[in-house]
Amino acid sequence: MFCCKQLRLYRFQQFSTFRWCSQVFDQIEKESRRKIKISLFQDALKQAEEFKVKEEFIRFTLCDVNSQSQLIEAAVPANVLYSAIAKTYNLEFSLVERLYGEINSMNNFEDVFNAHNKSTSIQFSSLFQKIQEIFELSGGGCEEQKEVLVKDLLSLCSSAQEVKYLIRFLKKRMRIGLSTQSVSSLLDESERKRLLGYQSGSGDLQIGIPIQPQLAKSFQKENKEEEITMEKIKKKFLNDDLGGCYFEYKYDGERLQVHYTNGEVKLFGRSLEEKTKQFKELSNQLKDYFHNNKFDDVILDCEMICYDKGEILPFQEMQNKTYENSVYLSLVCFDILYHNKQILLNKTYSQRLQIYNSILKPITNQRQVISHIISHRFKNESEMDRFYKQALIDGLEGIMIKRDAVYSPGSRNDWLKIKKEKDIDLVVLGGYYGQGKRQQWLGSFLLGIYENGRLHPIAKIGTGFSDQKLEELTKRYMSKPSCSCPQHLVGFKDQPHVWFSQNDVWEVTYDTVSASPLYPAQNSQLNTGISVRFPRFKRERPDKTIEQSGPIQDLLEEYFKVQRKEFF
DNA sequence: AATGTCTGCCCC
DNA sequence: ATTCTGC
DNA sequence: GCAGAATGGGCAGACATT
Repeated sequence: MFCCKQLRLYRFQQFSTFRWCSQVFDQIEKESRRKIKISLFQDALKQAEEFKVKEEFIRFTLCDVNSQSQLIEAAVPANVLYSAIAKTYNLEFSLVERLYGEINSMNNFEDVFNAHNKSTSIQFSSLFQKIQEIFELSGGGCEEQKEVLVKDLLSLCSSAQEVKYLIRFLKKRMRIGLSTQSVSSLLDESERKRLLGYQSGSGDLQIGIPIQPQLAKSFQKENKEEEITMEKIKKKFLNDDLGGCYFEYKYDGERLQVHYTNGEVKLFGRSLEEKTKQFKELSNQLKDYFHNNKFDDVILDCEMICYDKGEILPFQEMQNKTYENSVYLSLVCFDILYHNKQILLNKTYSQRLQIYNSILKPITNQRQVISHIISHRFKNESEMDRFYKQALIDGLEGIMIKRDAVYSPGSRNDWLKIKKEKDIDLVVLGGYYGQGKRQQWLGSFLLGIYENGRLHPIAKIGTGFSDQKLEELTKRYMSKPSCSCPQHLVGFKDQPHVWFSQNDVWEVTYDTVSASPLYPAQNSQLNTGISVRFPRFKRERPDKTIEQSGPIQDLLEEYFKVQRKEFF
């Protein structure tokens, strides 16, 4: 008996410390096989449960404190974190900043840390409690207080490894190759609701708790000249089985999941955040609508758009109007997950379509609080092709093609989105150090465009590179002498870490042109700068000179066309 | 009170 | 949002 | 195909600074 008690006590000390937690993370991070990662986490979860820190352990893994009061800024601001690190270990702020608080990349951090070595590690539960205290701070002067508390936390760490994972937590990037999907798969439905805030959709359904929205994958062109043809779509996505598919317009708004029961409405965003209060006016209008139309209970999947005088506003303008005046906000419903006490997730799309069509009016160019999207059953390829071209003429983002399948929360497999992509040649001006797996490379670049004899910043770019390409580009530009900031860009707000002395031309793909408060490229016709939405690297263009970039007139013209509602 | 800077399971 | 990567 | 982890523009809101 006595032995048993001793053993339990011993295990308690071993398992509930922060040292235990950081060792688990280290093990999971080093393991590349996802199955093994998950089983390692599962074992740790059992231990955490035994020592009553399961919830804290999960929240720590997902970098989520869930401090009930939704009002607070969740993260410790980067500069507060860096300052706390610098002061605790007597390092230069600029060094910490330069390495983005990644102690992995600090030379000899072990040596630096040795002075702080401790034999005993803090209990995981008390560490988590201290973290919560930090996250509950808000209001004037809270950043100073946060810094003090972060310094305390750092000094409580007993090993460099603990420091590493504490910093990652505070930066909200644990990056051990295991995140919400894997954690979710190990939880039961009630834990999922409580800890992750959503339900899986399997089994019972509770109205008022969001379901992961189904997503779409995008059709990607293989080269610039390639035309998007329905033939190719068939080959890539639908696998010769177009017959049962539906296609519809893709509206460029904001995803909203609507829940209605017992006379109350709740709204959820794409990331499952509750939006009811944010769109209060709309919520009230919906409540009246459902009440007046004798709805009992329902869950709808919608796109929120914004009308002005019978016209749908572009995305950027919708964002501007969203908070100050929701009078024009409107929902386009494109799916139904629950109706009249019936779960509809396992019905096929054609069945769900029939239901939402029967209870809502179709979308028109007059504003209605909520209306249903017009969905077309596939007849032939040329009809779908015409529909896609018409979508662009009508100023929409593109089209969606949907298999006649059940609703699969989180899946991207059954819906395909087709949008118009554009390409432009831009000039690389400088680079920014990367983070995480890119910490030894440049992780993104500043791009410019030639205008009036000078290069003006117009966008940053950080995706579209293979690892190999990024390494090659980093070596190339870092091995050349960097230059100082060009005279005319001294006031630019987002200075690159390295200005390049050699400016090459890159081909960049983007979706649309946007008005920009940050990027100065413009001309006299416009009192704002412009940039591009969704920029991605396509290839280098060594055959082009900087004068051949752009031209910016093309982008401006595209912007003005959208303003004038002239599409193609 | 006005302006500047930074952040977000933000929205896309 | 887009894209790449290892499994 | 999935899940994870890099990265984009730009908005409102929260804080700090002046």
